[in-house]
Amino acid sequence: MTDKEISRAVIKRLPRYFRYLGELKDAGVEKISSQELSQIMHVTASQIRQDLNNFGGFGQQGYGYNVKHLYDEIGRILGLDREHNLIIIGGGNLGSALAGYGNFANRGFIMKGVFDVSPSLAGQYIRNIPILPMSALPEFIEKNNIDIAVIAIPKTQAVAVADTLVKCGIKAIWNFSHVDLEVPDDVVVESVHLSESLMRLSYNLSRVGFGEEPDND
Amino acid sequence: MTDKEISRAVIKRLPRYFRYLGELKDAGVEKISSQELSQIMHVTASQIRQDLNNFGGFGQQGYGYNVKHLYDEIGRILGLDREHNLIIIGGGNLGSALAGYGNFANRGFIMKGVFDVSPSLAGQYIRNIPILPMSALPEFIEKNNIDIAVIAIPKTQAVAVADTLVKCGIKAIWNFSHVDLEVPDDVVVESVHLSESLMRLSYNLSRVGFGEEPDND
DNA sequence: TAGATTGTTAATCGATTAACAATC
DNA sequence: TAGATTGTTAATCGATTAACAATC
Repeated sequence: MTDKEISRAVIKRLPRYFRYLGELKDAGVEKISSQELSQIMHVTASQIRQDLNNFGGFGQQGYGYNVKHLYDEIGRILGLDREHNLIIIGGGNLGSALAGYGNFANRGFIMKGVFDVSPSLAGQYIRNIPILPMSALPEFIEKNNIDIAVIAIPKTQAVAVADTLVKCGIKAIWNFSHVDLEVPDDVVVESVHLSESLMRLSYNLSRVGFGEEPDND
Repeated sequence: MTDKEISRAVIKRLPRYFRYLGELKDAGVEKISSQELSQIMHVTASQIRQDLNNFGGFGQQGYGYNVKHLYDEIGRILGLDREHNLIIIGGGNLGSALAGYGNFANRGFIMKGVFDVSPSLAGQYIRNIPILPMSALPEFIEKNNIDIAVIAIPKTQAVAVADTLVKCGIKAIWNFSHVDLEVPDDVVVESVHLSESLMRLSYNLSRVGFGEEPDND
């Protein structure tokens, strides 16, 4: 099955559906209509039905959607039905925070190793995760079946490291450095630009109270 | 001046313009045309001109844009022409990482204090930033002219803490917990949902190589 | 069956791109 | 002045919402 082109806007919303459905499931809710879900999530019922129908008919007329089933389906669509092995480049504050964050492991994202340019860190551990020297990178990626590399180093080094990662066969980069990485077509990059997020907050803060609802997200 | 309604899409792009203009400025570039900038940033020149014109005519026909001037103007629009005082709720891995991250201070975002429910942390410091007990929150916000509160605690506590923050007069929340906070109209929330970002990466990773360029960002 | 709610088509709205007159 | 490039209007494209026939 070659999926029809799914719009970026829809994909952006999928994880949020997944989160709400997970909460409903945990709360013991068995079925939900697009109307009910729309009220909880503050979106239109029409959008929910349109979004879900990109991937197939998960609902049933006159009934609604089975929460557990829909949750599982969206999880599958998001690739959460299998485990991903990750490495983190950068053993600083942010790298350590990401390495130690348990929620990722719950969803099948397994942190396998942290790599740092500083030799002084090598040999240490962050919550059972070994810190290794950059020289060990290529072999480690191959041996541990690494899917995703997290870049948590300053932008000055990020571009060169991304090139190295691509050469090592990495197909997905979760980028926390303040630079837009240029990679081949078959490599995926998802960037988290924290300072840009903070600037948007600053913008909205300075505008609020002038009759412009800031459209929180 | 009551600014005309600026679309959310435009605001989202502003920090990225700011980043590129900062780099051009640091590289000593004096002027740039929308055409040149469009090639560097991989967007259309038309979009750049449309976006900038939401805020006024920053360019000059036949010449282009003065880099330094445009950088300053966008900085002003984003509210970066003044300092913001921040507190962080949560002294865990992520809270500590954000507290210790120097780049925010460079842009005028000053971390004033970290608050944690665990009394054992109180009295300690993260890079000169004191860790304080939650009981000290209301007075600290008032005395230190706090603008922005960062929520870096699990979602189970986040909702209650957000309510407390609002009661203390906080007008901007940078939310890292996995929950959508409901706040009054005059309070701004910017959420960084890390696990949703990672799920999008996972989605794109599982789709790549099927002829669908993953539209990196 | 009657009522409810989906899946899906059509209408609307908004955002992006193209085009070009204004002007430096 | 001639050339370049903006500011801005008009055209296109895509995404959201509304409507309703299909169907459980």
